[in-house]
Amino acid sequence: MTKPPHAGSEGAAARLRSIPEASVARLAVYLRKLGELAEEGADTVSSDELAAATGVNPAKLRKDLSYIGSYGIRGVGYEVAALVHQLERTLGLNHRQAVALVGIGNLGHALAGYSGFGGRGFPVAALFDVDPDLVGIHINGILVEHIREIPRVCAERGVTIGMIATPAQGAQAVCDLLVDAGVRCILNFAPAVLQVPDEVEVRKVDLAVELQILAFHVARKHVAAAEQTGVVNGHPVNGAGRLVP
Amino acid sequence: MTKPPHAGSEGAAARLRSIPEASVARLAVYLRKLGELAEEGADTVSSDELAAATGVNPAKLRKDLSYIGSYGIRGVGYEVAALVHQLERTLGLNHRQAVALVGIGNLGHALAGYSGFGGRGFPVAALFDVDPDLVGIHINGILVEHIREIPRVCAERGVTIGMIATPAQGAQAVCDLLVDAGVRCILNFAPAVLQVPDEVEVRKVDLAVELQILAFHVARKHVAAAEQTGVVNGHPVNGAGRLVP
DNA sequence: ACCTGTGAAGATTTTCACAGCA
DNA sequence: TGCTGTGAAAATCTTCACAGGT
Repeated sequence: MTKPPHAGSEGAAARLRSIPEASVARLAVYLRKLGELAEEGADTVSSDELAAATGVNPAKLRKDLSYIGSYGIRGVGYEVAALVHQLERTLGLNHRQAVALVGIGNLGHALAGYSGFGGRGFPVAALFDVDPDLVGIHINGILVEHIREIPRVCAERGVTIGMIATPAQGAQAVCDLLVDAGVRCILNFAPAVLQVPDEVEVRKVDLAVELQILAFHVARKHVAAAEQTGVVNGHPVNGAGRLVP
Repeated sequence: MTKPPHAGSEGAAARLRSIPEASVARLAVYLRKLGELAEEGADTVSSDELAAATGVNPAKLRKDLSYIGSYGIRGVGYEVAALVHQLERTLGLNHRQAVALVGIGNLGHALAGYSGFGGRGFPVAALFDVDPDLVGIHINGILVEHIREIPRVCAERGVTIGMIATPAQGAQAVCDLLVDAGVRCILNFAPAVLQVPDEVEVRKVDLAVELQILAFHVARKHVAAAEQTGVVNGHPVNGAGRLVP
């Protein structure tokens, strides 16, 4: 058994060390499906079943799971409850991760009320904005505070994850406040590139970019379809999809 | 000059054909920054400048741009206006892309009112839900209609992109309705894996998964920090980051 | 007989490094 | 000289295919 990127043999560090980034993203998806399977009373699941349910290649799934250890049973599959437990440990979900949300605009308001977070072990522990009309109100029972309170509040409530849902121009300043407050992981919804020290992890969710990627595919499909009909936007095309001069 | 994956030489199809998926995602990011630079009155920008502003390696940026053609000037950089134009063409932003949004819950409501879409060439042209309390109301001047109207409304308004923000259990049915209505590109916010025909493109935005990925990194940083101090959660660790037995 | 775990091959993406043009 | 465009190398990720348990 040659553990791939792992240097250590077992224990917390072996699980946490060098799991490919692409695999980590999928582990979270497997975990959700396994939760559903557990509710339905399934005891075991095979890699083929779980792969089909999550839209992943079965070999890829097995390799992903192999990074966290060998918890499968050959000839049978994976024990659902045990695998859920291991995935939760690996993803750090056995610790509570308090989240601070900065920017209570349109999107921020929705995020503050999104039940998918608290129910999944990510309680929104603090809300911040600069707008005097917002500071002081409660959303879902949580007080909106001024961003100048970020250092104190984040320290008091043990915030480990920050979410930024401000307009682009305020995002960097908010990010700096969070980093100064000791937050090392940030989910950024603002359409801005954040500068952070090496030890801080930023993930970006950019809705406009997602739509533009889809728009590209709309255009591509349009040309692909045209290759069947021989016409793009009223212009004839040849078999290679080129506009005929 | 050996055009990499391209088979054709120039024209619409050459731009649209086989740009690596990873590059397409970044093109949208470059485009936004270029828009800002244009507003600031910049005429040209070098790959190093644009790369720094978007957090990308300069060589990668140049390769990305090379997929859409050679619009740079050696020794100078890229003409901002021309590059914006080419990127918009490539990403299909010269056509209007009407968006239908299904599921007007917490998140859906925020998406319906998100100004980042309409302002970027993605007008929300239709809203749908099943809740009788929602059907009939207007959000930002757009009527919420029952999902049974999806086929008629999407056809009438030329919807090319669908966004699904329903609970998980309703997502597949909504997806099927959209696909039947001719929608070929879908942005899925529901925590469910959608089954679609090959010709339909689905992108998934999963907020809970994003947080779980960050949680993994919180845990990893925690161990990394412990290797400095020699302690994890009060347990001593050795130099390899393993818990000492 | 069945299904996991994983070497090895293949595909894709990133990065380097430099030729070549303005 | 300065910066683009791009082969080639390196790194990463995916898929195949089968050895090896149960």
